[in-house]
Amino acid sequence: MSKRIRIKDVATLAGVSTATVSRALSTPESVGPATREKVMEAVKQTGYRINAAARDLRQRRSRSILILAPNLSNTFFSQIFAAVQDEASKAGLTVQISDSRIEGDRLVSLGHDGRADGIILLDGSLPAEVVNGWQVPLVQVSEWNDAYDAPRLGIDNRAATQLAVAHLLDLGHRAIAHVSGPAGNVLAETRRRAFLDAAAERGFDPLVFDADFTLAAGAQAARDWAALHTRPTAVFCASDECALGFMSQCAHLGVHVPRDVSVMGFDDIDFADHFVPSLTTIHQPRNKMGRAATRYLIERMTGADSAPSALDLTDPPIAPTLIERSSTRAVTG
Amino acid sequence: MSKRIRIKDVATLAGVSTATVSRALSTPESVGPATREKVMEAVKQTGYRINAAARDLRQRRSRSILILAPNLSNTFFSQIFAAVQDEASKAGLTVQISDSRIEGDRLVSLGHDGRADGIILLDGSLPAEVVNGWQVPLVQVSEWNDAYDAPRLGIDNRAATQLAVAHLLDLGHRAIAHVSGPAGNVLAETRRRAFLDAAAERGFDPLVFDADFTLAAGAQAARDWAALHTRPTAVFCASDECALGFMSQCAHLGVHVPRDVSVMGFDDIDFADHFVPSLTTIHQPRNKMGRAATRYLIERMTGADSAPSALDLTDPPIAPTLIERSSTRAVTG
DNA sequence: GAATCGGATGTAATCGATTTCATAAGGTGT
DNA sequence: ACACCTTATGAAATCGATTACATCCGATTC
Repeated sequence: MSKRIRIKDVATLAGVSTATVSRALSTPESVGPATREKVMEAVKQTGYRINAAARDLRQRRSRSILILAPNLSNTFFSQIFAAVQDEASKAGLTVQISDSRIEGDRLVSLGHDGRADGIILLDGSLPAEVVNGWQVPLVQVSEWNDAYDAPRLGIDNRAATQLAVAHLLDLGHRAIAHVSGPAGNVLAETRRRAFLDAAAERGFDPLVFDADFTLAAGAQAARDWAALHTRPTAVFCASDECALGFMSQCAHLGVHVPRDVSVMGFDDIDFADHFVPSLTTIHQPRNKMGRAATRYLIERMTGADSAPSALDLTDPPIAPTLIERSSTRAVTG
Repeated sequence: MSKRIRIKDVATLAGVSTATVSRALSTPESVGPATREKVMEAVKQTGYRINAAARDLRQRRSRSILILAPNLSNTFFSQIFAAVQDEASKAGLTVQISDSRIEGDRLVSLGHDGRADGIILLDGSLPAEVVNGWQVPLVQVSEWNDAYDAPRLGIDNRAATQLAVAHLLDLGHRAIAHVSGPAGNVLAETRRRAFLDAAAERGFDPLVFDADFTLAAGAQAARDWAALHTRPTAVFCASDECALGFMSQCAHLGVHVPRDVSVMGFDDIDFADHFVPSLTTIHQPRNKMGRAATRYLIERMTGADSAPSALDLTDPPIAPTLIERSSTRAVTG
């Protein structure tokens, strides 16, 4: 087995000093053409790779950013991962993804141990003292927490909810239910509150089913809904997964969507367009969000700390769009 | 802004040497109780966190494992991520997830730069010379490549395909189509080949639609299928996503599943059970696979290199299971 | 009471790169 | 031909931890 190759080995083989090898690799223009050639040849021959730990230590940075998400198996996040990865790669950065629901002490370390130069946070439910204690640039995406001292990027959930409600009202629905996300989740709370406020303002009859964002919870909500004496004619779910679970259960119960009930989701995940019936929902531009967050973070990481950001994330949040598909329809009769 | 705290600062505050601080943190039993107390107090006061780069450098290991997947936004992988994360956490390891479709040179570095002590590879299409050049323990999950010098963990795709075909034959189908995965993918090729072999052996009429594993490709296959003069009465798709796309398109075309056509998938993703109709498919125990791979890797990372593994991954692959749901039914007439 | 042992702690080497600073070589202007 | 500048390179310090080795001290043994 070949032992690990160090920069010294390359230097010896090329007949130069380690300083020169280092320069040939990181700033090729600063060494003579002949020397550069020799070094490159030696690198190729030995198969040398820079030891990241050593470089990170000396440079006090890691050239990598960390994504923290509460649930790695959630469909919603994966596209953001991909967008971030793509954008970061362009800037020569490595991306690490990690579960944010890890043991406290380990979580604290993440922002201190020098393994990441910046963090994209997709979880609004971490302890604020931990998050604010992190010593690296930070940006919140989708979920947020006002106690965090970090900019945020995401759609306007209140406006989105109003959009959804308006759509259902326009279709003539007057009794509308909301299948809520998990208590304590900022997205869920915001959407629920906006829903109830809209009911008050627009004068319709609200009803809320407590659930979380999952398929199973949506299915349960459908059973609860079906058991009602007078069923609301429309249901606005806090997530697409939940809405799909709801519709799935409806099929089992012999309830037709959208004839018997109109169903709306939130997120516009890939499956929304391919379900039967396809799901009317609120679109979240996850790709755009991921990219913008990454660019912002990179700017904060590399640029002078004082330089005002070209991307002002304190701007009003991204305007949501409603995608009308076939799971909603006008009330008949 | 408080500057970064180094071990030296803690040592000074506690009135001991850096060696003692280091020992108090990593092997508490090796320092006196009084000293330990002082050190812990100083750590708490300063908010000190070990610098990972420095430690990794000195110890020549990173206490972290890397997952490489070809597509971060793929539903199939996410549950494996979660399982690995969970299992690795128990062992005190950090998990990094990265896209395997990155620029070549960066890919080469992954196994050399000391950032990860082990790799879980979910991509069988990387250059063998790169993969085999990596200097860390490696395990393949789900996808594999015979040219890689690494053990593999996954279901028996050939047996799974035979299972699927047998199920459809049992239901009386005699003209069966296969919607294949992308060319070059080892899973796709294996399933396709097993399908064709089964057709030859069992004597039915095979037909193959070229696709990839996506929803969109499944939908396209459905259109192609519908355009046929004589339509196969059953369709075996190489992935669940693809099967769902197929069924979705069927609904648009006014084709009823399973009355007009039986559809099978592969993977048993969460949505399979909640689609309408729910999807008959091959179950892959992703959680179990992720955990087993992680345990194996940890063993190889920590144990003496020579010690024979308790988990023998060279064993025959995991036996697949068929989950019968409502997208398949006996041919009528 | 001397010899020996073991536990707690400190000193300094070490991991493998980058980077500062010094120096040598070569080119330019007067 | 001399002073001066530029460019290419090397020697050595540095990043911040861990750890091999040395040392000190009190306890145990004979």
